[in-house]
Amino acid sequence: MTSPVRPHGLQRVAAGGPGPLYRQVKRELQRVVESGGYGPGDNLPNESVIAQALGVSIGTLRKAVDELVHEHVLVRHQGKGTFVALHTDDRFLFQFFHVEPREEFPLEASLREREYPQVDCVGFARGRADEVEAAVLRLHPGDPVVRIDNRLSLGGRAVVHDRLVVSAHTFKGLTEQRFLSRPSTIYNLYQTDHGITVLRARERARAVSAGRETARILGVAVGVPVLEVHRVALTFGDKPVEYRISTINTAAHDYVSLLSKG
Amino acid sequence: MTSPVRPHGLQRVAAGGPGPLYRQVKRELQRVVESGGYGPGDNLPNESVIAQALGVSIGTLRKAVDELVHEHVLVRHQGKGTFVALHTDDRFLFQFFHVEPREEFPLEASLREREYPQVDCVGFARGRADEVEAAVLRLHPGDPVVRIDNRLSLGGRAVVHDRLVVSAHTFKGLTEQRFLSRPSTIYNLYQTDHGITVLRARERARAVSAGRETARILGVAVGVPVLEVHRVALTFGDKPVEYRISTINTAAHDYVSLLSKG
DNA sequence: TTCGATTTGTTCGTATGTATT
DNA sequence: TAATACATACGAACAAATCGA
Repeated sequence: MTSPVRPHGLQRVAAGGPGPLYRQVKRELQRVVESGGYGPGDNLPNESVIAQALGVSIGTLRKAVDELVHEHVLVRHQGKGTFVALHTDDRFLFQFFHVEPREEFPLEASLREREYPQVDCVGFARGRADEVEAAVLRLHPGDPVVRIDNRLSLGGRAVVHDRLVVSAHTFKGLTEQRFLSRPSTIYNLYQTDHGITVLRARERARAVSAGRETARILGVAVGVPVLEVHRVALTFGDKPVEYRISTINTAAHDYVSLLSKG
Repeated sequence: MTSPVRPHGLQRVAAGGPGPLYRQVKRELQRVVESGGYGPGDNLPNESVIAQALGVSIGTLRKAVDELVHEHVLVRHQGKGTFVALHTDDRFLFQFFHVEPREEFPLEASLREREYPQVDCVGFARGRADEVEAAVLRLHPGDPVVRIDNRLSLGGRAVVHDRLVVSAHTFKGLTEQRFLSRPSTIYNLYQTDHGITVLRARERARAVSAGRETARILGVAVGVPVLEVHRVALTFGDKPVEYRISTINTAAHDYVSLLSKG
């Protein structure tokens, strides 16, 4: 008669808590994932075990998991189990990369094969956050940051200049060597090496004239109109983890997005 | 012993159809809405009536409705009923309008109060589709179209020049008078006057130099970098219904988007 | 290859809670 | 207050996918 062990710190949810029961279950699951009880790629216990550990019915648990699957926090595979999402598949590779060659007829954009960009690191430096960077990343001015400059090429031509800024504290151990030898995408590196899962991003775009630095990196003339995209990548709780300024040569490429579902 | 009337042509779904039962239910509901059996704003029969008419359990019906709610095709209100979505609320007013004043610290974008743009129609003309317009709207070159030019102002300053192109056939009866006297948004006019519900939009953005026409309308110098956004608005089945080219003066405003959930 | 155990996916039904009219 | 309609919660039974013996 041993009382069953609660897998990885799953806490039984109270009946009279705030909001519907399935929301509490969702929060509890999210808490366990965020706190590292289960990391990216881990297989969660099966549904009946979780439901029992939390003291809810399996239907209630499923409703909570449904929402987390929708938010890409969890992934379910019939016959295999439920897993903490790993952002390595193609769907995620391009989730935050939306530059495509220009087309004569702008409709069939999503039908074409998307090209993988070639990424060349052209700068890796440690420094201290300025006012804007600190505000964006919720740091204090002067806090240590890492700044990384990348040139992205499509079809052999430089199209994008990325300037990444991250907190050196959050990304402890991030070296140029580690960065250059990453096996997959940058966001995947964040996840595997630093336990940071990027769930969403907020962007602001504007048209500007290319400055000298940009002109040099992208191989365009100074003053040419280029697209500047300021992106803040967010993890759980909308916590900002990366500030990225992308400068895009839109002479032959477009910045693409699909709007839907509020 | 009268056999119960099937509300507005709801067809009983077959048991052995393709895919899960709730998908068939979803398709059937979508069919009825698209075919006009229930128009925007209409109250559907209650869940048990629909479930019975379709010959499925109420849980299966709810799962189908869940997805349609998520896609903004239907809206549920506890205690009131389930309705065909009307795109009049604030959430939709701005769903496809993403220009905001520039901020010093780009993080807290979504927290601020969003401003309603002032829309001035500066052109309304009938014509014939060119090759690009025809390809985008899935028409034939030469088919009749309506082209509308609008100037959008924020804080009293012209910020956006919109060029809209729609099929004159799809939007039969669209006159300058009707367009100018619309009570709400343009997409709401499409819905109420022409039964067209815009569900999604596809966009491509690029930086260009302002031409004479743009410079005149936006009050900027010729050659200034401006943001050009090509948008295709889509209805059911990803059918294109509007082609819009927005030219945005990003000197003091940004084009904003939030990326997430694949 | 086959079979069985495991795990999620689907469908059903019922009871109760909550918002609206 | 009563009736109506959606929301939540529970649980059972079977289907389908996966994996290893």
